[in-house]
Amino acid sequence: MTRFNPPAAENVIEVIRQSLDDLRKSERKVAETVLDNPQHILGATLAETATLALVSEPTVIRFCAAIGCEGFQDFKLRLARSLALGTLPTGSQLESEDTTSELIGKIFGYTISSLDWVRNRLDSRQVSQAIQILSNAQSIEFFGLGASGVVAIDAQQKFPLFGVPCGAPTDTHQQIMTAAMMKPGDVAVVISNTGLTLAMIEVAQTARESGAKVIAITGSRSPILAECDAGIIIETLENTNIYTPAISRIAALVVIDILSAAVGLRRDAEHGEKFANMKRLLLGQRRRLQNTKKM
Amino acid sequence: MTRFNPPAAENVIEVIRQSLDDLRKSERKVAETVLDNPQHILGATLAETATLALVSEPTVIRFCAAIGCEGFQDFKLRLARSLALGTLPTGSQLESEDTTSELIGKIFGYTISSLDWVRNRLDSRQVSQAIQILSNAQSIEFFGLGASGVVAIDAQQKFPLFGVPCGAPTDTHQQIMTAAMMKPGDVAVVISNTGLTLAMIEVAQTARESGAKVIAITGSRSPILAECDAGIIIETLENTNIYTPAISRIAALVVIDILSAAVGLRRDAEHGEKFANMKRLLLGQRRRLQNTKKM
DNA sequence: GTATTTTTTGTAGCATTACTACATAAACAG
DNA sequence: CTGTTTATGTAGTAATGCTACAAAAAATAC
Repeated sequence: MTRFNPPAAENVIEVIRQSLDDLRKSERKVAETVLDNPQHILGATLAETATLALVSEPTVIRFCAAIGCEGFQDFKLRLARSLALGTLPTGSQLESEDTTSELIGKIFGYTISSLDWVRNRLDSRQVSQAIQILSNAQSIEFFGLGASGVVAIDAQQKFPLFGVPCGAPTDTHQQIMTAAMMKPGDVAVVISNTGLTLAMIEVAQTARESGAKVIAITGSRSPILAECDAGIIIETLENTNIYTPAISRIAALVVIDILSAAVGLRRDAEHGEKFANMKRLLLGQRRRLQNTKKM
Repeated sequence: MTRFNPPAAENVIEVIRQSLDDLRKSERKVAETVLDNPQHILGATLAETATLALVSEPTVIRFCAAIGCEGFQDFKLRLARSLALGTLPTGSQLESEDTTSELIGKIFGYTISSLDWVRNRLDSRQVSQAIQILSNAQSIEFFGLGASGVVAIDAQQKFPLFGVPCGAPTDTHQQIMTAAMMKPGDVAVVISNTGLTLAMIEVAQTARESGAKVIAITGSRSPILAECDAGIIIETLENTNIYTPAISRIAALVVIDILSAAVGLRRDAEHGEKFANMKRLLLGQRRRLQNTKKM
């Protein structure tokens, strides 16, 4: 049999969506039925699913095999796992009568689901490109305002650990000045969720004119990308509720974690000893503090 | 039948842990078998599970009913959902040979799992207490250094949206001065992951002596709690790998989201119109920007 | 355009599986 | 120690998921 390669990745729903074209006609009917209401399929049996998709039972089983599952049971288990993360719309609306426990559950749940959503939509090529540029940077400047400014400061605290001097000027004046003073070999990371903020677009342009490479971290395919050598788009689903926390800054922090970890791993060979050393120093200090406490 | 109330909450594993005492002897054997290796039970059948737990099949079914599941199948589905979040140890170790996609998957996965872990360990009473205090605050000051400083700045940007004037001094000098100038009715939120940092303990003491209420956000049952009126403990599991991103700051941000949302909801009645207004203004500004771009 | 092969889908039957009614064993109260 | 209640296991049943085989549809060759 010369069928396509079964994916068998973690998120079944994503897998189904991607392999939709490679499926046979009847199998696709099953796929569409599943995507239409995955929650309902979870409670359904093989026979019920077949009836719903207007196909025979073996077709459903073949569908399961085609998307890399062992059988219908295995498929349902994987589906349950996917749905555990991807059930954002249900009950994430905050109500003023909510108890604290409910609030905790909802906001954590919403954050977790949203991060999963972002993960599935993050373009690894864009990230690779950014890593490539950052790995060769002599120094890095992070730019952001408001919530994005917080992300910039966080990044500025992380990257020096991996041997790259960093800055994160906070006000627009400092930012433009810093951007203007950059040199070839430097890298500017411009963070703007909207990607529309004029001040940030100007910073990107200025840094580029100074000879620095520019990386954008933004929330959509926005104008700022035109001024950059690499762009990471963090797609988040916005909730209309005013109290719903902005997920974008948390997602951006995770992306910063990814970038810094990748750059760190790349520089490992050169700087490995330094890390280990620093780690040892940190540990030593903590132990000393603890001992002091115990006495 | 006068059995205890079936919980039927979202995370089965937590439910099992909690109802361990209410279970019959044989049922507890099943519970322990499941907790011992939940991953393995997922792939097992009812008969296999019974054999593993050294009980009969109906006992396993009764166990499922006792923890609020419809049957064994339903139980497995719920288990799959729980495990989707709680599988942190597997493969989260970063390797220098990892591709970018793998890196993205691992770090997002690790972050998501960790947030779930934190959620399950967060004490809602502590959070309620903090909300109570914050709701009555005339003004709020957030204190933190390093990564916790980033959280403080983030909080300082969120809370004013709900009608409370805020500050977040960044260096130790400013911090002590601000703390010393606080008055009764003010609230100081001291953020310190270790809870050992001397500068932060001093800030807490100073603020309290000035008559302000003090809330601590910290990573463990640490000394700083002694100086506070309320303490939120954010328990995170630390990974030894040096490149593993610090989850604590992200968890702290989510807690800030919860606090600000709760305070916002509480103040809703008074300030509701203001929010709606601000939201409208923001939207208007964005639209104008987009239109400008399109022309 | 027909015949032949290949691919796709459905039918019927089988082995397992989850579940239930009943019986036995254990724990408890008087 | 006896009667009652509770807990656990045995045996049987209905239904579920799966497989071997056959029919139908599509593709290819002539």
